[in-house]
Amino acid sequence: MPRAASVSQPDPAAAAQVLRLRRRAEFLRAARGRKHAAPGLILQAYLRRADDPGTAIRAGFTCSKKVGNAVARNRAKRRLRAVAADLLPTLGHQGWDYVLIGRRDVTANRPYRALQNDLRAALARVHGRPG
RNA sequence: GCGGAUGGCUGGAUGGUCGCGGUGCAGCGCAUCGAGGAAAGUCCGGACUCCAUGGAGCAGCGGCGCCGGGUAACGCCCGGCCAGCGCAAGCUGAGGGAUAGCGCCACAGAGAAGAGACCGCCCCGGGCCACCGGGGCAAGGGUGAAACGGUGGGGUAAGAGCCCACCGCGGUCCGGGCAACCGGGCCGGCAUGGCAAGCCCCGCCGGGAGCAAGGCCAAAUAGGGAUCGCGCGGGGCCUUUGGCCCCGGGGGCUGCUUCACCCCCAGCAGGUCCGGGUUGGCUGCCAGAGGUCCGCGGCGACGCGGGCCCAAGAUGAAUGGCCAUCGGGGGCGCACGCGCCCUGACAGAAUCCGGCUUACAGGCCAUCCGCACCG
RNA sequence: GGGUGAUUAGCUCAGUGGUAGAGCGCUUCGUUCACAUCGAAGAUGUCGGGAGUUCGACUCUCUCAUCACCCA
Repeated sequence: MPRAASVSQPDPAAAAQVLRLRRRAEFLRAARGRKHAAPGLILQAYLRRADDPGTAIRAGFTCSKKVGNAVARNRAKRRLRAVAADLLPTLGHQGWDYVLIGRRDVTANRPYRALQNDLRAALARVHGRPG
Protein backbone atom coordinates (compact mmCIF):
# COMPACT_ATOMS: atom_id res chain seq x y z
CA MET A 1 0.00 0.00 0.00
CA PRO A 2 1.85 3.04 -1.24
CA ARG A 3 1.65 6.03 1.00
CA ALA A 4 1.17 8.38 -2.00
CA ALA A 5 -2.48 7.31 -2.23
CA SER A 6 -3.44 9.19 0.90
CA VAL A 7 -1.62 12.33 -0.13
CA SER A 8 -2.94 12.78 -3.67
CA GLN A 9 -6.66 12.36 -2.96
CA PRO A 10 -7.91 15.63 -1.41
CA ASP A 11 -7.56 19.11 -2.80
CA PRO A 12 -5.28 21.41 -0.78
CA ALA A 13 -8.06 23.70 0.38
CA ALA A 14 -9.95 20.88 2.04
CA ALA A 15 -6.85 19.79 3.93
CA ALA A 16 -7.45 22.19 6.76
CA GLN A 17 -4.86 23.23 9.27
CA VAL A 18 -4.80 21.23 12.49
CA LEU A 19 -4.43 23.34 15.59
CA ARG A 20 -3.52 22.16 19.07
CA LEU A 21 -5.78 22.09 22.10
CA ARG A 22 -4.09 23.87 24.99
CA ARG A 23 -6.57 24.44 27.78
CA ARG A 24 -7.83 22.10 30.40
CA ALA A 25 -11.42 23.26 29.78
CA GLU A 26 -11.16 22.27 26.13
CA PHE A 27 -10.07 18.77 27.11
CA LEU A 28 -12.90 18.46 29.60
CA ARG A 29 -15.44 19.61 26.99
CA ALA A 30 -14.19 17.05 24.49
CA ALA A 31 -14.53 14.35 27.13
CA ARG A 32 -18.30 15.04 27.19
CA GLY A 33 -18.59 14.47 23.43
CA ARG A 34 -18.58 11.31 21.35
CA LYS A 35 -16.13 8.58 22.29
CA HIS A 36 -14.73 5.44 20.76
CA ALA A 37 -12.11 3.10 22.16
CA ALA A 38 -9.90 1.42 19.56
CA PRO A 39 -7.23 -1.14 20.49
CA GLY A 40 -4.39 1.36 20.15
CA LEU A 41 -6.03 4.57 21.30
CA ILE A 42 -9.17 6.21 22.62
CA LEU A 43 -10.76 8.99 20.53
CA GLN A 44 -12.96 11.76 21.88
CA ALA A 45 -14.66 14.17 19.46
CA TYR A 46 -16.74 17.31 19.99
CA LEU A 47 -18.39 19.67 17.46
CA ARG A 48 -17.78 23.27 18.43
CA ARG A 49 -20.93 25.42 18.19
CA ALA A 50 -21.58 29.11 17.74
CA ASP A 51 -19.78 29.91 20.98
CA ASP A 52 -16.50 29.17 19.22
CA PRO A 53 -16.68 29.83 15.49
CA GLY A 54 -14.09 28.74 12.98
CA THR A 55 -13.64 25.84 10.67
CA ALA A 56 -10.28 24.63 11.98
CA ILE A 57 -9.70 21.10 13.06
CA ARG A 58 -8.17 20.97 16.49
CA ALA A 59 -6.52 18.06 18.27
CA GLY A 60 -5.15 17.33 21.72
CA PHE A 61 -3.14 14.45 23.12
CA THR A 62 -3.04 13.09 26.62
CA CYS A 63 -1.92 10.13 28.68
CA SER A 64 -2.71 9.33 32.27
CA LYS A 65 -0.08 8.05 34.67
CA LYS A 66 -1.52 4.58 34.16
CA VAL A 67 0.32 4.53 30.82
CA GLY A 68 3.66 4.46 32.63
CA ASN A 69 6.57 6.69 33.45
CA ALA A 70 7.46 9.91 31.65
CA VAL A 71 9.27 8.11 28.82
CA ALA A 72 6.31 5.83 28.12
CA ARG A 73 3.80 8.71 28.26
CA ASN A 74 5.84 10.96 25.95
CA ARG A 75 6.42 8.14 23.46
CA ALA A 76 2.71 7.36 23.30
CA LYS A 77 1.85 11.03 22.78
CA ARG A 78 4.46 11.34 20.00
CA ARG A 79 3.05 8.39 18.11
CA LEU A 80 -0.45 9.82 18.51
CA ARG A 81 0.78 13.17 17.16
CA ALA A 82 2.36 11.39 14.20
CA VAL A 83 -0.73 9.45 13.27
CA ALA A 84 -2.95 12.50 13.75
CA ALA A 85 -0.70 14.61 11.54
CA ASP A 86 -0.99 11.88 8.91
CA LEU A 87 -4.76 11.43 8.87
CA LEU A 88 -6.63 14.33 10.48
CA PRO A 89 -6.02 16.93 7.71
CA THR A 90 -7.91 14.70 5.26
CA LEU A 91 -10.22 12.61 7.46
CA GLY A 92 -11.04 15.12 10.17
CA HIS A 93 -14.20 17.22 10.04
CA GLN A 94 -13.97 21.00 10.10
CA GLY A 95 -15.06 22.66 13.32
CA TRP A 96 -14.43 19.58 15.44
CA ASP A 97 -12.12 19.09 18.38
CA TYR A 98 -10.46 15.70 18.78
CA VAL A 99 -8.68 14.31 21.81
CA LEU A 100 -6.51 11.22 21.41
CA ILE A 101 -5.74 9.29 24.58
CA GLY A 102 -2.87 6.83 24.84
CA ARG A 103 -3.31 3.34 26.25
CA ARG A 104 -0.89 1.40 28.41
CA ASP A 105 1.75 -0.57 26.42
CA VAL A 106 -0.39 -0.77 23.27
CA THR A 107 -0.03 2.77 21.93
CA ALA A 108 3.74 2.66 22.14
CA ASN A 109 4.24 -0.85 20.68
CA ARG A 110 1.44 -1.34 18.11
CA PRO A 111 2.61 -1.36 14.46
CA TYR A 112 2.12 2.03 12.84
CA ARG A 113 -0.26 0.72 10.14
CA ALA A 114 -2.50 -0.78 12.80
CA LEU A 115 -2.47 2.47 14.70
CA GLN A 116 -3.51 4.32 11.53
CA ASN A 117 -6.35 1.86 11.01
CA ASP A 118 -7.41 2.34 14.63
CA LEU A 119 -7.76 6.08 14.11
CA ARG A 120 -9.60 5.62 10.80
CA ALA A 121 -12.06 3.23 12.41
CA ALA A 122 -12.52 5.48 15.40
CA LEU A 123 -13.18 8.53 13.21
CA ALA A 124 -15.72 6.60 11.18
CA ARG A 125 -17.41 5.35 14.33
CA VAL A 126 -17.56 8.80 15.86
CA HIS A 127 -18.97 10.41 12.75
CA GLY A 128 -21.59 7.75 12.33
CA ARG A 129 -20.45 6.27 9.07
CA PRO A 130 -19.80 2.61 8.47
CA GLY A 131 -16.09 1.81 8.44
C1' G B 1 44.56 -20.27 31.95
C1' C B 2 40.95 -19.98 36.16
C1' G B 3 39.08 -17.03 40.13
C1' G B 4 38.97 -12.22 42.38
C1' A B 5 39.74 -6.67 43.66
C1' U B 6 39.80 -1.49 42.24
C1' G B 7 39.34 2.70 38.98
C1' G B 8 37.52 4.68 34.43
C1' C B 9 34.94 4.92 29.58
C1' U B 10 30.80 3.67 26.52
C1' G B 11 25.83 2.66 26.55
C1' G B 12 24.09 1.76 18.93
C1' A B 13 26.13 3.81 13.73
C1' U B 14 25.04 5.66 8.73
C1' G B 15 21.58 7.15 5.04
C1' G B 16 16.64 8.34 2.81
C1' U B 17 11.79 10.49 3.43
C1' C B 18 7.65 13.11 6.06
C1' G B 19 7.36 16.26 10.39
C1' C B 20 8.32 19.30 15.40
C1' G B 21 10.88 23.43 18.67
C1' G B 22 14.71 27.46 18.92
C1' U B 23 18.02 30.97 16.38
C1' G B 24 19.74 33.80 11.96
C1' C B 25 18.86 35.98 7.19
C1' A B 26 13.67 42.13 5.27
C1' G B 27 10.66 37.51 2.71
C1' C B 28 9.32 32.13 -0.53
C1' G B 29 12.57 29.29 1.63
C1' C B 30 17.33 28.08 3.18
C1' A B 31 21.12 27.41 6.83
C1' U B 32 22.17 25.80 11.65
C1' C B 33 21.38 23.69 16.61
C1' G B 34 18.15 20.37 19.45
C1' A B 35 18.02 15.27 26.24
C1' G B 36 21.26 12.21 30.35
C1' G B 37 25.06 9.60 33.08
C1' A B 38 21.95 9.43 35.90
C1' A B 39 18.17 14.77 32.92
C1' A B 40 15.56 10.88 38.56
C1' G B 41 15.00 11.00 44.16
C1' U B 42 15.01 16.19 46.24
C1' C B 43 19.18 13.98 50.63
C1' C B 44 23.17 17.99 51.31
C1' G B 45 26.12 22.45 49.58
C1' G B 46 26.11 27.08 46.72
C1' A B 47 24.90 31.01 42.89
C1' C B 48 20.57 34.17 42.12
C1' U B 49 15.84 36.74 43.89
C1' C B 50 12.50 38.64 47.68
C1' C B 51 11.74 39.45 53.03
C1' A B 52 14.75 47.49 53.23
C1' U B 53 20.75 47.09 53.78
C1' G B 54 25.29 45.83 56.39
C1' G B 55 27.59 44.27 61.02
C1' A B 56 28.05 42.73 66.57
C1' G B 57 26.17 40.04 70.81
C1' C B 58 22.67 36.72 73.40
C1' A B 59 19.16 32.85 73.61
C1' G B 60 16.65 28.97 71.34
C1' C B 61 16.58 25.43 67.44
C1' G B 62 18.93 22.42 63.71
C1' G B 63 23.19 20.11 61.55
C1' C B 64 28.17 18.23 61.60
C1' G B 65 32.20 15.42 64.55
C1' C B 66 39.58 10.57 64.20
C1' C B 67 43.83 13.88 61.91
C1' G B 68 45.76 16.85 57.85
C1' G B 69 44.65 18.82 53.14
C1' G B 70 41.36 20.27 48.61
C1' U B 71 37.15 23.46 47.40
C1' A B 72 32.96 29.11 46.25
C1' A B 73 30.85 25.72 49.81
C1' C B 74 29.42 20.95 51.73
C1' G B 75 27.23 15.98 55.41
C1' C B 76 31.49 15.85 49.19
C1' C B 77 36.59 14.49 47.54
C1' C B 78 42.01 13.20 48.47
C1' G B 79 45.96 11.47 51.71
C1' G B 80 46.99 9.43 56.47
C1' C B 81 45.68 7.03 61.52
C1' C B 82 42.97 3.45 64.38
C1' A B 83 39.39 -0.73 64.69
C1' G B 84 36.91 -4.96 62.26
C1' C B 85 36.79 -8.54 57.97
C1' G B 86 39.74 -11.11 54.08
C1' C B 87 45.46 -15.90 52.36
C1' A B 88 45.99 -11.30 49.48
C1' A B 89 44.83 -7.16 46.18
C1' G B 90 41.48 -4.68 49.10
C1' C B 91 36.68 -3.63 51.65
C1' U B 92 33.73 -1.58 55.78
C1' G B 93 33.30 2.13 59.90
C1' A B 94 27.95 8.95 62.25
C1' G B 95 35.29 7.09 64.42
C1' G B 96 35.13 13.64 69.85
C1' G B 97 33.84 13.21 75.33
C1' A B 98 31.07 7.68 79.67
C1' U B 99 36.68 10.28 86.33
C1' A B 100 31.07 17.38 84.02
C1' G B 101 26.45 15.65 85.38
C1' C B 102 21.51 13.13 84.79
C1' G B 103 19.02 8.88 82.87
C1' C B 104 18.37 3.67 81.08
C1' C B 105 20.21 -1.59 81.17
C1' A B 106 13.38 -5.54 80.34
C1' C B 107 13.38 -11.12 81.32
C1' A B 108 16.70 -14.41 83.72
C1' G B 109 20.03 -14.16 87.76
C1' A B 110 22.50 -14.10 94.59
C1' G B 111 24.06 -9.69 92.37
C1' A B 112 23.30 -4.95 86.57
C1' A B 113 27.34 -0.32 89.00
C1' G B 114 31.41 1.57 94.56
C1' A B 115 27.06 -4.54 94.17
C1' G B 116 26.68 -9.41 95.89
C1' A B 117 26.50 -15.19 97.81
C1' C B 118 22.01 -19.43 94.81
C1' C B 119 24.92 -24.12 94.03
C1' G B 120 29.46 -24.27 96.44
C1' C B 121 34.95 -24.36 98.83
C1' C B 122 37.60 -24.11 103.70
C1' C B 123 38.11 -23.82 109.27
C1' C B 124 35.98 -24.37 114.31
C1' G B 125 32.13 -26.42 117.55
C1' G B 126 27.99 -29.90 118.09
C1' G B 127 25.62 -34.30 116.59
C1' C B 128 19.95 -39.02 117.03
C1' C B 129 27.21 -38.51 111.22
C1' A B 130 21.00 -37.86 104.44
C1' C B 131 22.85 -32.71 109.22
C1' C B 132 22.90 -28.14 112.54
C1' G B 133 25.32 -23.52 114.46
C1' G B 134 29.36 -19.81 114.06
C1' G B 135 33.16 -17.79 110.99
C1' G B 136 36.32 -17.17 106.50
C1' C B 137 36.36 -17.02 100.81
C1' A B 138 34.80 -15.45 95.90
C1' A B 139 38.80 -19.46 92.66
C1' G B 140 34.92 -23.09 90.28
C1' G B 141 29.48 -23.98 88.65
C1' G B 142 24.97 -21.57 87.17
C1' U B 143 22.00 -16.82 84.87
C1' G B 144 22.58 -13.20 81.20
C1' A B 145 23.98 -9.23 75.54
C1' A B 146 27.05 -7.70 79.54
C1' A B 147 29.19 -10.27 86.17
C1' C B 148 33.65 -5.40 88.89
C1' G B 149 40.82 -6.83 84.82
C1' G B 150 42.95 -11.65 81.59
C1' U B 151 46.68 -15.90 81.36
C1' G B 152 50.42 -18.55 84.09
C1' G B 153 53.06 -19.20 88.66
C1' G B 154 53.82 -18.46 93.92
C1' G B 155 51.03 -18.39 98.25
C1' U B 156 46.99 -20.25 101.63
C1' A B 157 42.88 -23.96 105.93
C1' A B 158 40.37 -22.50 101.43
C1' G B 159 41.14 -18.18 98.78
C1' A B 160 41.96 -13.22 97.01
C1' G B 161 46.69 -8.00 92.89
C1' C B 162 47.85 -10.91 98.75
C1' C B 163 52.81 -11.31 95.87
C1' C B 164 55.48 -11.98 90.90
C1' A B 165 55.99 -12.22 85.19
C1' C B 166 53.60 -10.94 80.60
C1' C B 167 49.21 -8.57 78.44
C1' G B 168 45.34 -4.85 79.25
C1' C B 169 44.16 -0.11 81.81
C1' G B 170 45.59 4.72 84.02
C1' G B 171 49.50 8.40 85.09
C1' U B 172 54.17 10.41 83.78
C1' C B 173 58.77 11.04 80.98
C1' C B 174 61.69 10.41 76.41
C1' G B 175 61.95 9.73 70.99
C1' G B 176 59.37 10.02 65.90
C1' G B 177 55.25 12.66 63.35
C1' C B 178 52.26 19.45 61.46
C1' A B 179 48.52 16.15 63.75
C1' A B 180 45.40 11.80 64.58
C1' C B 181 48.77 8.38 66.39
C1' C B 182 53.09 5.07 66.92
C1' G B 183 57.49 3.11 69.73
C1' G B 184 60.12 2.79 74.40
C1' G B 185 61.26 3.64 79.89
C1' C B 186 59.40 4.29 84.85
C1' C B 187 55.37 4.33 88.39
C1' G B 188 50.45 2.76 90.15
C1' G B 189 48.05 -2.45 92.07
C1' C B 190 42.76 -2.02 89.49
C1' A B 191 40.18 2.77 91.96
C1' U B 192 38.16 2.56 85.04
C1' G B 193 30.94 -2.20 82.62
C1' G B 194 27.72 -0.72 78.26
C1' C B 195 24.41 2.93 75.76
C1' A B 196 25.74 9.73 73.72
C1' A B 197 21.76 7.40 65.70
C1' G B 198 19.06 8.94 75.21
C1' C B 199 19.35 14.01 77.55
C1' C B 200 23.84 16.31 77.52
C1' C B 201 29.25 18.55 77.49
C1' C B 202 33.09 20.39 74.10
C1' G B 203 34.41 22.28 69.17
C1' C B 204 32.71 24.05 64.36
C1' C B 205 28.71 25.73 60.94
C1' G B 206 23.83 27.81 59.94
C1' G B 207 18.56 34.24 59.43
C1' G B 208 13.80 32.72 56.51
C1' A B 209 11.51 31.52 51.98
C1' G B 210 12.09 29.87 47.25
C1' C B 211 12.41 30.88 39.65
C1' A B 212 4.92 28.87 40.78
C1' A B 213 11.37 33.36 43.83
C1' G B 214 11.13 38.19 41.68
C1' G B 215 10.39 42.31 37.87
C1' C B 216 7.60 44.67 33.67
C1' C B 217 3.37 45.22 30.23
C1' A B 218 -1.59 44.38 28.66
C1' A B 219 -6.67 42.99 29.56
C1' A B 220 -10.85 42.67 32.95
C1' U B 221 -14.03 43.84 37.46
C1' A B 222 -17.72 46.82 42.06
C1' G B 223 -11.62 49.46 42.23
C1' G B 224 -15.01 47.13 47.40
C1' G B 225 -14.85 45.34 52.68
C1' A B 226 -12.44 43.91 57.36
C1' U B 227 -8.23 44.20 60.41
C1' C B 228 -3.12 45.49 62.34
C1' G B 229 0.48 49.29 63.38
C1' C B 230 1.94 54.61 63.47
C1' G B 231 -1.25 58.10 65.55
C1' C B 232 4.73 64.61 66.36
C1' G B 233 7.01 69.19 68.51
C1' G B 234 10.53 73.31 67.41
C1' G B 235 13.22 76.15 63.72
C1' G B 236 14.62 77.71 58.74
C1' C B 237 14.08 78.35 53.18
C1' C B 238 11.15 78.82 48.56
C1' U B 239 6.11 82.89 45.34
C1' U B 240 0.47 80.94 48.03
C1' U B 241 -2.01 75.75 47.68
C1' G B 242 2.10 73.12 48.93
C1' G B 243 7.10 71.36 49.00
C1' C B 244 12.16 70.83 50.92
C1' C B 245 16.00 70.91 54.78
C1' C B 246 17.93 70.82 60.06
C1' C B 247 17.37 69.44 65.50
C1' G B 248 14.72 66.46 68.99
C1' G B 249 11.06 62.48 69.67
C1' G B 250 8.33 58.10 68.00
C1' G B 251 7.81 53.94 64.66
C1' G B 252 9.61 50.28 60.93
C1' C B 253 14.35 47.43 60.66
C1' U B 254 10.47 39.54 60.30
C1' G B 255 13.36 35.57 67.59
C1' C B 256 15.51 39.37 71.09
C1' U B 257 19.11 43.37 72.19
C1' U B 258 22.31 46.85 69.95
C1' C B 259 25.31 50.01 66.26
C1' A B 260 25.52 52.28 61.51
C1' C B 261 22.57 53.48 57.35
C1' C B 262 17.81 54.08 55.00
C1' C B 263 12.46 54.94 55.01
C1' C B 264 7.85 56.85 57.35
C1' C B 265 5.27 60.21 60.93
C1' A B 266 -1.69 62.15 59.27
C1' G B 267 -1.10 60.61 54.37
C1' C B 268 -3.01 58.08 51.41
C1' A B 269 0.92 54.77 51.64
C1' G B 270 2.36 49.84 54.14
C1' G B 271 1.37 44.48 56.23
C1' U B 272 -2.46 40.52 56.63
C1' C B 273 -7.26 38.45 55.43
C1' C B 274 -12.04 38.27 52.70
C1' G B 275 -14.82 39.29 48.17
C1' G B 276 -14.38 40.18 42.73
C1' G B 277 -11.52 39.89 37.90
C1' U B 278 -7.70 37.57 34.71
C1' U B 279 -6.40 32.06 34.27
C1' G B 280 -2.51 36.43 28.53
C1' G B 281 2.47 38.20 26.98
C1' C B 282 7.64 39.68 27.95
C1' U B 283 11.64 39.06 31.35
C1' G B 284 14.32 36.19 34.99
C1' C B 285 16.59 32.09 30.98
C1' C B 286 21.40 30.50 29.66
C1' A B 287 29.22 32.06 28.38
C1' G B 288 29.39 29.19 33.13
C1' A B 289 32.95 28.03 40.35
C1' G B 290 31.94 25.82 31.46
C1' G B 291 34.40 21.94 28.52
C1' U B 292 38.93 20.16 26.31
C1' C B 293 44.40 19.79 25.12
C1' C B 294 49.42 20.98 26.57
C1' G B 295 53.11 22.59 30.26
C1' C B 296 54.47 23.26 35.47
C1' G B 297 53.71 22.20 41.01
C1' G B 298 51.62 18.25 44.18
C1' C B 299 51.69 10.97 46.43
C1' G B 300 46.63 12.71 45.41
C1' A B 301 41.98 15.56 45.54
C1' C B 302 43.41 19.93 43.11
C1' G B 303 45.94 24.54 41.82
C1' C B 304 48.58 27.95 38.32
C1' G B 305 49.70 29.46 33.17
C1' G B 306 48.72 29.15 27.89
C1' G B 307 45.99 27.49 23.36
C1' C B 308 41.31 25.89 21.29
C1' C B 309 35.75 25.19 21.50
C1' C B 310 30.47 27.35 22.36
C1' A B 311 27.05 23.18 23.66
C1' A B 312 18.59 22.71 23.99
C1' G B 313 15.73 26.67 26.17
C1' A B 314 10.16 24.03 25.53
C1' U B 315 5.49 26.11 28.53
C1' G B 316 -1.13 20.75 27.34
C1' A B 317 5.43 21.56 27.20
C1' A B 318 9.81 20.48 20.78
C1' U B 319 14.14 16.64 20.27
C1' G B 320 9.50 12.39 16.62
C1' G B 321 6.91 8.72 12.70
C1' C B 322 8.17 5.30 8.74
C1' C B 323 11.92 2.63 5.72
C1' A B 324 16.82 0.54 4.41
C1' U B 325 21.93 -1.13 5.45
C1' C B 326 25.74 -2.35 9.04
C1' G B 327 27.02 -3.82 13.96
C1' G B 328 25.66 -6.14 19.21
C1' G B 329 22.60 -9.99 21.94
C1' G B 330 19.19 -14.32 21.95
C1' G B 331 16.54 -18.51 19.61
C1' C B 332 15.74 -22.15 15.63
C1' G B 333 17.25 -24.89 11.30
C1' C B 334 21.87 -26.52 9.49
C1' A B 335 23.85 -28.44 2.93
C1' C B 336 28.04 -25.11 9.83
C1' G B 337 33.82 -19.44 5.76
C1' C B 338 24.88 -20.23 5.65
C1' G B 339 19.79 -18.77 6.25
C1' C B 340 15.30 -17.21 8.99
C1' C B 341 12.92 -14.91 13.18
C1' C B 342 12.92 -12.00 17.60
C1' U B 343 15.00 -8.23 20.71
C1' G B 344 17.29 -3.52 22.47
C1' A B 345 19.13 -1.59 29.39
C1' C B 346 17.77 2.31 33.05
C1' A B 347 15.34 6.20 31.53
C1' G B 348 13.13 12.42 28.97
C1' A B 349 15.83 18.89 30.35
C1' A B 350 11.92 22.87 32.97
C1' U B 351 16.65 28.80 36.80
C1' C B 352 21.72 27.11 36.88
C1' C B 353 26.05 24.76 39.10
C1' G B 354 29.12 21.12 42.87
C1' G B 355 28.13 16.46 45.35
C1' C B 356 25.54 12.16 47.42
C1' U B 357 21.98 8.29 46.75
C1' U B 358 19.05 5.14 43.77
C1' A B 359 18.01 2.50 38.61
C1' C B 360 20.83 0.28 34.51
C1' A B 361 20.93 -5.11 29.01
C1' G B 362 25.44 -5.36 26.85
C1' G B 363 30.50 -3.89 25.59
C1' C B 364 35.62 -1.84 26.22
C1' C B 365 40.25 -0.19 28.74
C1' A B 366 43.91 0.13 32.70
C1' U B 367 46.21 -1.40 37.32
C1' C B 368 46.65 -5.03 41.10
C1' C B 369 46.03 -9.90 44.02
C1' G B 370 45.55 -15.45 44.77
C1' C B 371 46.01 -20.37 42.61
C1' A B 372 47.71 -23.69 38.66
C1' C B 373 51.12 -24.58 34.52
C1' C B 374 55.61 -23.48 31.40
C1' G B 375 60.59 -21.24 31.20
C1' G C 1 9.17 22.60 38.82
C1' G C 2 9.23 23.55 44.13
C1' G C 3 7.47 22.56 49.22
C1' U C 4 4.89 19.69 53.25
C1' G C 5 2.75 15.30 55.57
C1' A C 6 1.37 10.19 56.07
C1' U C 7 1.98 4.54 55.78
C1' U C 8 0.22 -0.23 62.44
C1' A C 9 -5.84 -5.97 62.14
C1' G C 10 -10.95 -5.90 56.74
C1' C C 11 -12.08 -0.09 58.25
C1' U C 12 -10.99 4.30 61.66
C1' C C 13 -7.03 5.15 64.79
C1' A C 14 -3.77 4.60 69.81
C1' G C 15 1.04 3.01 70.90
C1' U C 16 8.11 7.60 72.06
C1' G C 17 13.45 1.42 73.21
C1' G C 18 11.68 -4.43 76.54
C1' U C 19 5.22 -10.26 75.43
C1' A C 20 1.58 -5.00 69.40
C1' G C 21 -3.53 -2.63 71.34
C1' A C 22 -8.85 -0.07 71.32
C1' G C 23 -13.60 0.75 68.77
C1' C C 24 -16.42 -0.92 64.62
C1' G C 25 -16.56 -5.15 61.60
C1' C C 26 -15.95 -10.93 61.16
C1' U C 27 -16.73 -16.28 63.08
C1' U C 28 -19.03 -19.60 66.70
C1' C C 29 -22.36 -20.37 70.80
C1' G C 30 -26.48 -18.61 73.88
C1' U C 31 -31.17 -15.67 74.16
C1' U C 32 -35.92 -15.50 70.29
C1' C C 33 -40.92 -19.04 66.73
C1' A C 34 -37.39 -16.02 63.63
C1' C C 35 -34.46 -11.31 62.94
C1' A C 36 -32.35 -7.08 65.34
C1' U C 37 -30.59 -5.82 70.19
C1' C C 38 -28.07 -8.05 74.21
C1' G C 39 -24.58 -11.71 76.62
C1' A C 40 -20.24 -15.15 76.23
C1' A C 41 -16.05 -17.03 73.66
C1' G C 42 -12.64 -16.69 69.49
C1' A C 43 -9.76 -15.59 65.03
C1' U C 44 -7.00 -11.59 62.72
C1' G C 45 -0.54 -8.45 61.76
C1' U C 46 6.55 -9.55 56.98
C1' C C 47 3.96 -2.55 62.11
C1' G C 48 5.04 -0.19 53.52
C1' G C 49 10.29 -2.61 51.76
C1' G C 50 15.69 -2.80 52.79
C1' A C 51 20.11 -1.58 55.61
C1' G C 52 22.44 0.43 60.23
C1' U C 53 22.84 1.81 65.82
C1' U C 54 21.52 -1.25 70.34
C1' C C 55 21.81 -7.12 74.15
C1' G C 56 16.99 -5.83 72.06
C1' A C 57 13.66 -1.35 67.04
C1' C C 58 6.50 -0.04 65.53
C1' U C 59 9.71 3.45 68.28
C1' C C 60 16.32 6.12 66.86
C1' U C 61 19.30 7.00 61.96
C1' C C 62 19.88 6.31 56.60
C1' U C 63 17.71 4.73 52.07
C1' C C 64 13.86 3.13 48.58
C1' A C 65 8.59 2.82 47.40
C1' U C 66 3.48 4.32 47.52
C1' C C 67 -0.38 7.78 48.70
C1' A C 68 -2.35 12.61 49.95
C1' C C 69 -2.13 17.99 50.30
C1' C C 70 -0.18 23.13 49.12
C1' C C 71 1.82 27.11 45.46
C1' A C 72 1.20 31.89 40.10
